Amino acid sequence: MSGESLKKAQETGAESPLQLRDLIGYHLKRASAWDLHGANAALEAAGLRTVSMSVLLTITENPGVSAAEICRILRMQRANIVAVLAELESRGLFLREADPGDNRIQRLFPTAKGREEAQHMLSLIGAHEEKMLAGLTLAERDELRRMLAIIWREDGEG
Amino acid sequence: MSGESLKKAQETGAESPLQLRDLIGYHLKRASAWDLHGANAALEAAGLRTVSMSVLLTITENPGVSAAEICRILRMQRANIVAVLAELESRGLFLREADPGDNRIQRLFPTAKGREEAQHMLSLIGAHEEKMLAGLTLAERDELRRMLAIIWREDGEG
DNA sequence: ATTGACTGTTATGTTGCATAGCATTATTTT
DNA sequence: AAAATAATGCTATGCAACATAACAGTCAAT
Repeated sequence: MSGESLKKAQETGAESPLQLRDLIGYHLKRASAWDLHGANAALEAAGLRTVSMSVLLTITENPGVSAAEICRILRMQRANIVAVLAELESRGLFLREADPGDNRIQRLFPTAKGREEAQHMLSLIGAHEEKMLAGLTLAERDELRRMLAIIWREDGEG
Repeated sequence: MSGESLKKAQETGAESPLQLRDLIGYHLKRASAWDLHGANAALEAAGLRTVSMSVLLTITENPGVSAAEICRILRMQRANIVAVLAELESRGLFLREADPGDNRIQRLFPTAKGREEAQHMLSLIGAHEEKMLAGLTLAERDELRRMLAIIWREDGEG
């Protein structure tokens, strides 16, 4: 099996996999691209993309976060969140409030409409994921989520 | 556990996960982005990117493939492989040969240098993946690879 | 009080990914 | 055989994701 061959390769010092298909990164990219296609298609009904959904969810799950904090949480650039927030704000999905103690910071709070929209998007995405993960048991999905989290949280804080 | 809560949610018909962190797609994207960072950094020594490596490996693993076939294998657009092939060709990593029976098709064959470079890149990527996957056992890595393949091969042929 | 750091923001560039169209060659249908 | 259909390699082009540099305003630290 591929596991045995890889193990043997590593033990002998020839640690490089033999084929493209042996690379986890290859499958990660293919699976992620496939997911993003489906996710953005599912969200098309809501008129938003995955990035906007992630930002909105970060606000609803952390009322009062600042834009900079969202960027740290989602690992995105401060410059790139501006347009996303402008879009969400124009739809009335969150409100900006001045921080009482720090005039640089805008605290972001979800509106009722924002919470509704977040729930709506989650249900759309949930349906998409259900289709995408049909070949995996619920236990396997948990395992997969757990392993993926291990991978990217090894980036020096996640 | 999160698996139980998800299972219960599905059984009750409230199939949408509650949090961003529950979405497999979220972790897929984060893990893939993290991998691509590291992979491209590792390949910087070779002066190529992951996309070029995938194309080169497809050639070395399938001598005589055409560009269109590579595009189908790697799920990329014919228009976008042109620059990649031009780069690989300028480095003498493969040769184009006219197809005996079809003048539209160019058959691509790796050169000796191309095979060396492919092996070199595989060892660089292997080292990168070893670091990235340090938190997973070899059995878990096989499991992960298997599950990811299930996900993206469900796209209507892989 | 000055230095340094952080926030939100604009401007800009790069890369990946997707579409449309084209000339050439093959295949299929009539 | 002729005509319609399709595939190949390719150019041009656009959009979206992602990254850098710089800015003014505000705060913190020395």
